[in-house]
This record gives sequence, structure tokens and C-alpha cells, in this order.
Amino acid sequence: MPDATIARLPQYLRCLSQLENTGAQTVHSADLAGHVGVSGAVVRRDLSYVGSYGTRGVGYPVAQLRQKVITALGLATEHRLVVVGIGHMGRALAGYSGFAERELRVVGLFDIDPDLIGTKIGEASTGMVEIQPLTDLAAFVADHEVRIGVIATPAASAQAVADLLTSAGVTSILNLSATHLAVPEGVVVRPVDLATEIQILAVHAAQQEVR
Amino acid sequence: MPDATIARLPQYLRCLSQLENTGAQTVHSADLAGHVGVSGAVVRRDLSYVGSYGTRGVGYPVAQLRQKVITALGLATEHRLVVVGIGHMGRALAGYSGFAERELRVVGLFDIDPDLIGTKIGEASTGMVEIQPLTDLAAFVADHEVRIGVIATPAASAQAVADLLTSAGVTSILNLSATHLAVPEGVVVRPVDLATEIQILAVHAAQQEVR
DNA sequence: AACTGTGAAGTGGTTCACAGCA
DNA sequence: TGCTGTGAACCACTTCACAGTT
Repeated sequence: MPDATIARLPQYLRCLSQLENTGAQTVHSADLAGHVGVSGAVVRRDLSYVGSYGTRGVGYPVAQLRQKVITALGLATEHRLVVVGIGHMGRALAGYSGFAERELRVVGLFDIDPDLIGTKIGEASTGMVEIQPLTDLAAFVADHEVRIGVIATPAASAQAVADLLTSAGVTSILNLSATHLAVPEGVVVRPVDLATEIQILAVHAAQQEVR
Repeated sequence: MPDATIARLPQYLRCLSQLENTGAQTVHSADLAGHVGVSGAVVRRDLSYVGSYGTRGVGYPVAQLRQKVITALGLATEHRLVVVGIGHMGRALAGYSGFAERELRVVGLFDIDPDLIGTKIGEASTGMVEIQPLTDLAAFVADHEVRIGVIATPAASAQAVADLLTSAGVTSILNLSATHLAVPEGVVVRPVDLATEIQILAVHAAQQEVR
């Protein structure tokens, strides 16, 4: 299943949940497409990956489809993750309420700054988490069988953190640190750099200016 | 020029700047490739977009190449941007020191919360910026000819903010709000949703678990 | 008649592999 | 000999278009 499809499934899911609440029985690919901002063809292709069983001439059964998407996304089980580097970005993640509905649970927060250790952050409803010293990271990850780590540290410490995470058993890393990370075979890293995203926009804007 | 290439150019640039400081005259595609984590072929292809003039058998002249990359990225002129929605994410952006070296300048911060209005945030070195009420957004964008906007509001208000931005002249939007935005023709939106990124990692991790 | 499911074509980007040049 | 520049193959995803099904 393409990453692009995985990225769209949660959006379909949100629509499907709303539809189920309103009591709708079926939904057309075009309806979902409209809400998510893609074409009907994309929706049908995406749903074919989750093992779709719509009815030609009718549409998709809302409830069953919703269940299919839920299992495809692995929302049956909770996914534990740790966040390393509790600056503004780390805080934003720790307090992000959107994680709950995706069964993503921030179970550990880590930072090297002694002043931060012991502080509890996050939403009271979704559970506060205490910031722990970086030295406890490896043991914590191993003990709690965490497989997902977020690196929100400055670039200089990112590689060291990645080494810690991977050696402790993390297989998936979200890298917010704007550096390339070297990781062992089998570990998947997704880099996200907001400065780069804006840079791309700036180049587009500059081109538009010329035209 | 592909977006993927634009995204890599700043990374090459960082290497080139370092190399220039160390006094290196030339650099091989393989050297840059190693630092950025791609193949030499990608580097050469990318550099061909910026109008490369390396020497076969020798490599690229560091100083000239650096200049070429700088102009390709439009770093000659400063790009002004506004951030709407000053939660943790908005704060992270406002205070992000990496913007300076890319000539990205946060000139306006906006929020709807009256308690935040007037607060100044950002790094003292790169310039503090005061949070203004959302009602002043359109006028500010038009007056200061801002072309780039970042939406870091909750999903519910994102579309309204996008409408405000585009009608005031913004042509490029970074959408951190996890919703699809409908915008006029010609406006480019880049969606970034950290929850979705982690979701993709979670699906990969789950698959790995099974294997 | 209406809408799904999917081959087939198209698109954007990466990789290969090698000719071209110092 | 060594490294660049690039056509051509390749791959992943999107779009088209239409046959298939109720």
C-alpha cells in the first residue's frame, strides 16, 4: 500500500465516522473525494488496497468500509511513541489531541536539559507525561517496547539520539531535526522540515512573481 | 525544477558553505551525496537543474556552485511570511532560528485569542514579533505584500484563515491544520500533518512486527 | 442508469549506465 | 583515469476511460 494512500485513509475515516453518526448507509467515491480534495478515481484505487467491497451502481457500505479502514490502519492496537527534544515542537507533539483518535500514544518525553526533567506536559484528558533525562531513554524504550520515536532535538544531537533509539529497538523515526540520519538497515526514517517546506513555497512564489 | 530537488538544495548549500570555509576548491558529487544521504546520480541531476558547470574528471568548483545554488533558491531576496494560530506549533515556527539562513522572515503573527494579542515572541537576535488580532490579518498581508502564509490553527478555522490569506494576496500556504483547504486557482498549498506522518510510520512498524 | 473496479496510459522522479571531456 | 552530464530505462503513483454489476 502506497504511503500516499496511508496518508489519505485517516481523512476518509473521519468522513466515514461522521457519516455513520448521521445514519448514512452508503457513500459514493465522489462524496469522499470531495471532502478530501482528490478525484473519485483516487478514492476507488485507495479503497481497493484496503480490500474494498462497494456495490456497482450503489456505493460503499459506510459501516463495513469504516471497519476495513480501521483495520488497514492498524487502529485496533495502540502505538506507543517517545518524543526526544522538548522544545516548542516537542511540546506541540506531546500535547497534540489528534493523536488519541489514531491510537497514537506518547508514552515518553526526553530531554537533556536538567531544568526540564520532571516537568509534566500534555493534555490532562489524554494523560500527562513527565519529562525524563536522555540517559534513561534507551532503557525506557527497551522496557516499554516502543517502536516509534520522534526526534525534535537540534540538528547537532539528532544522530546521537537516532543511534540510541535504534539500538534500543525503535524501527521507525520521525525526524524533525533538518539533518540526514544514518540508520541501520530496516529502520525507516521520515524527515519533516518546516523550513524546507516553506523554502519550496518561497521558490514557487518567486517564480509566480516573475510570470 | 522538481520539489524534491528544491528540498535537497539547502542541504547541499550547507555542505558547500562548510567546504568554502575549510578552503576546499572543488567537490565531487559523491561527497555531497554522502552528506545528504542520496546517490551521486541524484546530486548530479539536481545540480544540472541549477545550471551546473562541473569539470569532468575533477568535480564542481565550490564557490561558484554555492552561488548558483543561492540564486536558484532565491536567497538573494528576503521572503516575508505570516503565521496564523500561535499555539505550540506557531511558536515553534516563530522562534525557529533556521529561517534566517534561508532568508525566510516571519513578519507577522496572528491569533484570535485576545489574551495573546500584544505578546512578543521569537528570538531576540532574529527579531521579536508581536501577536496581532486575526481581524488585522488581511490588511497586514496586503500592506506588507506578504506572499507566504502558515496556517497553524485548529482544523475548524483553517478554511476561513485560508480564505482571508488568499483574498489578501497570499499565493503560497503551508497548512499544518490537518484539513483539506479549498483555494483559488494558482494558489499552492503544502499540507504537513505530523499525526499522519506518524500514522504512516505506525503502519510500517505494524507490518514489520508481522514479518 | 449509476457507480465501482481496474487495465492501460500518463506523469514525476529516481536510477542506470555510459559517452564525453579534462 | 576519473568524474560529470544526460539519454534511456525504470518505478511509484495518478489519471483516464471503460467494462462489469446491480
